[in-house]
Amino acid sequence: MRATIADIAKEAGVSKATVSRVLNERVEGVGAETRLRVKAVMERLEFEPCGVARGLATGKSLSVGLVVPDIADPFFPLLIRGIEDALRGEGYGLFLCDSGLDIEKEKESLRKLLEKRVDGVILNSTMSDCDCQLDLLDRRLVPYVLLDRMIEARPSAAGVYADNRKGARMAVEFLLGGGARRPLFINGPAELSVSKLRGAGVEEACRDGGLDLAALLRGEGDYSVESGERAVDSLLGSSGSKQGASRLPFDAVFAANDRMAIGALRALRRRGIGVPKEVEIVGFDDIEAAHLVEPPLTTVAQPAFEMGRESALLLLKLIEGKKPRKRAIVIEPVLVIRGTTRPRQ
Amino acid sequence: MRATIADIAKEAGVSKATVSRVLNERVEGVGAETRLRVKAVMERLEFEPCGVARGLATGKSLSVGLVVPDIADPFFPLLIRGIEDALRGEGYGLFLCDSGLDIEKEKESLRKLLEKRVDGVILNSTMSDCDCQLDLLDRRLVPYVLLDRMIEARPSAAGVYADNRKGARMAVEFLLGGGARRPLFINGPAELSVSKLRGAGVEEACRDGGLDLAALLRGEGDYSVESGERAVDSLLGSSGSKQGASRLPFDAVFAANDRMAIGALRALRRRGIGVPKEVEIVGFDDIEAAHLVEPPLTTVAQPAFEMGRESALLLLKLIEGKKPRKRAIVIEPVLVIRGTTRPRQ
DNA sequence: CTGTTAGCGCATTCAG
DNA sequence: CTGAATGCGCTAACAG
Repeated sequence: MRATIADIAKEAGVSKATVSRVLNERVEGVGAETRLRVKAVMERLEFEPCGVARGLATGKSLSVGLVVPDIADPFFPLLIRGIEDALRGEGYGLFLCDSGLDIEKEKESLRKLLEKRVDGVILNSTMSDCDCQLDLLDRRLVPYVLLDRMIEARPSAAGVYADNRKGARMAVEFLLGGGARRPLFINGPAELSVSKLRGAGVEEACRDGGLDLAALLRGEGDYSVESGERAVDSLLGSSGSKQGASRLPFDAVFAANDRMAIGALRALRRRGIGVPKEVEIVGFDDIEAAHLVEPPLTTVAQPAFEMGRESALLLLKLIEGKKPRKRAIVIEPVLVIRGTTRPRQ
Repeated sequence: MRATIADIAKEAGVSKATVSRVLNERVEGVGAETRLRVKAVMERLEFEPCGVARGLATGKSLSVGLVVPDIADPFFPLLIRGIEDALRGEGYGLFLCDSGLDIEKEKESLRKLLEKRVDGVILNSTMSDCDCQLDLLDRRLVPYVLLDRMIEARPSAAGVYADNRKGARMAVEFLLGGGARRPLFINGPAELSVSKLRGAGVEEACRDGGLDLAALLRGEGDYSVESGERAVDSLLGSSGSKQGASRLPFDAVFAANDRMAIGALRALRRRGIGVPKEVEIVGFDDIEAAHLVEPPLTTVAQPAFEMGRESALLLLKLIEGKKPRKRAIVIEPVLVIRGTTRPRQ
């Protein structure tokens, strides 16, 4: 059987309390020689403290929960690495839940995390226009931080986001700066906060660029490559044939993530439409595949690792009961210019 | 404060034992009317059982640990989805650790999981030629299953693997069948079991194909796109210029994963070498990017979701103390033919 | 500096 | 069918 502090105590001829003290590295309260003896016994008996028992006694589990909509989306793994990076140093463990883009599963995941008594939760919610998920957390007074997507009904919730409005704005400004007059904007699911913010950024850029907003072409996808392809197909007709370039209803595409942008790229190339010659494309995220496609994708890079890391650091502060200076951290995206846009000047 | 079974008991006018019985859905041992009353109180007080306390009392935490080498590698997220899928139904939670390709971090992760008292571990180890990780697990008698990579010193350990030898064989046979005579094999890190098995498969296919093994070109990478690129660059000289096709030292490339295959593809195209016209390429894994590159990558597909799922199901059996029929599950890979190889017949 | 005494929230005998 | 008692492994006052 695994050794317990009782075993250690008996073997070392001290009380459990003393063992507990050396276990927790309490500087005061135990003599140097005793400490050494206890440590030796621990070593010999291969003692390994029981996190469960500690959790029950202290009321903290040293673990946090993370809920993401779809871990297969290449944007998320980097977030996770950032989170892990910040957590590892503090000795926290990470409970991972994938909600599969389903708000019911998301709530179920949160309930499970609550039962596990995680000390806090990082939530990348699949739904921005409902706060029923947060009700669960609030009711239990469990600290949480939103990641990547906000919950509109809770503007004051702690969170870490990219500046989506600005990122979208940068993308479209760049396209207009290259001469585009009829951009197509393929947004993500309308309910998501990121979609609304990116939409706002797009409109801003159009207005500033002197474009008629009513004429702005719009499509919507679900962040998959296929949905990006469909968005273009539905505009050009499903025939694979090329139309005269002058007949194209758009001369540039901005997609709300790289996968859809790549889908658009594929649909265009399938028709023999030149990218970036006839149509320029800009994506969002900067996933690995972005520089692997041909031509490599110009995109608005989100610093995913950093976002994950910041969210974990923020959560740890909340767990410790500190009031962080900023409950909302906004991270600046960066436009990465590659091959789906023409060289400027 | 959160309600405990003591609160429920008092409120319902019963004992804690009775509350515990209804909580655990014990059919016998509690009257229908009492049960209803207790349930009503639980509802009203928003009772939520404490997993930590239950864990301490029962000795099981209803959670399993997973250690992967690098969650940013697109092969792993699908494994995780499979694992989650199998676990969710059984009410288990998943502790995730990323070892960052570092065996020391891997061991540290395992220790952390042991402290958390996970009921079992799924290990995708970063090192096949050492079993020090498993010593940790064995010493504590914690059930575990290896995933994707075996540990050579423990041939009888439970595990779920793709048939790597066969997959590699299929790939090379296909290349030779297309007329290749001077294949280049870019393997992964030499220490990994998967590398050795794939190497064996490659050699088998070469032998059967009447090729001189000594003439087989070999490269080694670390599974990154860049390392695949380097492998080709070092063979062709770092100059970006094209050599005469007849001067190429190889006429086909088989890479041990898709990312390196894509790297090779890039290096080739950068030189203006035709793929698949002058050189054919086959990868391994079938990650999403495989069908996004140009031309789309022919590859040996590993059913990652299924592998993850099977590993979790196997682990659950071990946790329940059952002796599963097969402690090692081998899953068949499938050759997916796309554009980096020429049409056959 | 060290030991004693109580819990933490729940499951599990064993009685009744 | 139900309740009282005990313990899981550890921490945390409180005394010496």
